Order: sequence, then structure tokens, then C-alpha cells
Amino acid sequence: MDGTLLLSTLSAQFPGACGLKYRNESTCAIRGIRLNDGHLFPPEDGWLDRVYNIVFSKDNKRKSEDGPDNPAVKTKRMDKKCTDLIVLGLPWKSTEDDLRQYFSQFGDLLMVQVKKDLKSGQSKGFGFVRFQDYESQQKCLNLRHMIDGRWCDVRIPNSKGGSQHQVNSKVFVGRCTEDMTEDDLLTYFSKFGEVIDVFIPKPFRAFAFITFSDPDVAQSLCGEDHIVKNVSVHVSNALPKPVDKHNNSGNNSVNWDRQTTHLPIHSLSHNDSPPPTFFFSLSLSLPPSSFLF
DNA sequence: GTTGAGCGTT
Repeated sequence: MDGTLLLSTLSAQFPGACGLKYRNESTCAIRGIRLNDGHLFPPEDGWLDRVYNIVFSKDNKRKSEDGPDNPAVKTKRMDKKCTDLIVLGLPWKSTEDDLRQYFSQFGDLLMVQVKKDLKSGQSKGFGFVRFQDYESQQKCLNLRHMIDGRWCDVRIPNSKGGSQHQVNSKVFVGRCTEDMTEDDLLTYFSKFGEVIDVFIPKPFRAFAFITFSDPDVAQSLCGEDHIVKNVSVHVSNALPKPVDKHNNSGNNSVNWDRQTTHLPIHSLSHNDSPPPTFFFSLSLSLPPSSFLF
């Protein structure tokens, strides 16, 4: 995935797609992906772990069955505010700089704290972060984080009470066939929003999980049938997050908890090769043909 | 100088 990408591959799944763009992390500028002879070339620093938006030559984003245009989705996401997020399980040695460095991959940070003992200065092993953008926050909340050699959890702090409506951003995809790969599902479901995780249980069990960064996107797909690789799959709500595991008896025998079977997502170590996946999302805000170089 | 579920000195 770190080589070039064929435009034909892209437009096969996204008719009308004419390129890719991304936001430069340091300059915040929108950059286009170089297109030459039908090949999309990676940025100078590689694909990295960025969000790539598909650019269309004309306005043919998702053909919604439920309305000609969907401004409701856009206005709805405007009033989503970030809250502080608690980061649990930090290594004792991790500093705020370490946290900032790690979490900035998800978006701009407004605040980073590592809670320390006042006298000794020793970290208490947890901290807080706050993102500027809600999408960054959602992305973070749905992932486990490898920070300095330890798995850390990011959650909404208890002190926030129930103010933050937590809806599920993960969907269950039933009737999958064995030849469906994670890439197939990623490519297909990225049409509807940014996909941050695809999971296919092994051995084959005819279902998969797709996690979106936006829970509303996930919810909007629930109950629908979708055609993937010429097969009708059914999308429904994944069971609520694994909160308590003591109630695993009876008919709910399937274990949805896959926290420990996640693909490696993010790591602080810099000698790793870049994550092999990159994200697509439909561009909702850019004018048509805004393919910059 | 140790530790590993939790919830934020100002």
C-alpha cells in the first residue's frame, strides 16, 4: 500500500473519482496527490497515517435514497463538541510531550496533561487530552493506543457525567463471504464516511465489523442491505461496547469483545514502517473539481 | 529507586 495507487482502482469503487487530497499536518494546507498516467503517487513523506479525501469531478457524492441533499448531516455534526479525554494506563515515564507527539497524529490538540504527584513529580499513569475537532476525538475513542510500549485506553472521563452521548460507531456486517477481504470492506464502506477499523474474525464466520469515526454514519447504515463483491450483506448495530464481561452467559454466547485482537493501530515507535492502511472519506465540503497540486 | 486500576492540586 505504500506504492502508487491506480486511479482506475479508485474510480471503479467511486465512479467519478478523479484524485485524492489530504491535509498537510504541519502547514494545514490541502495537498493533492500527484496524478500521472493514471497513477496516484504517495506524498513525499509517504502515505503515513492520514485521512485522504476522494475528489470528484462533479457532485456525485453518496446518492442518498432518503433525500436529494443531506445538509442535516452537516449541520448535525457542527454542534458536536470535544470534551477532555482521559488517557489511562500511561507508562510512568511518558511525558506530556510524548502524549502530544503521539496524539497529534489524530488532529490538532488543545490540551495535554499528565497527572503527576506534586512532590515527587512522578506521573500517576494517566492524563488528559483535548482535541480541537470532534472527529479526531471520535477516532481516538475508538482505538486502543500503544504509547511507549504500553496499551493505553482513551475514554470520556467519569466527571463528564452523561453529558456526552456515546453512540456506537461500530456496525455488524452479516452475510459476508469468505472472499471478502478487509480491503474490500474498507473500500466499500469508506463511501459513507471515514472508516477507522475493519475486522474480520478468523476463522471465517461470515460476518465482520466496520468502525466509523462518526457514529452517525454507522447508525445511518444500520438496517440496510449493501452489495459488496456482488453479495448482499446486511448491516446492523454491533452490540454495545464491552463494559462488563460477567454477563456472558446464556444466548449471548458470541464474544464481540475484540479489544485484544485488534490489528496493530498506532505506535509511538518511529522505526516502525508507516501503517499500511490509509483512510478514505468523501469530501462533503470542497467545491467540485478542487483538485490541488 | 517500587506500582498498574482508576478519574483531573493550582
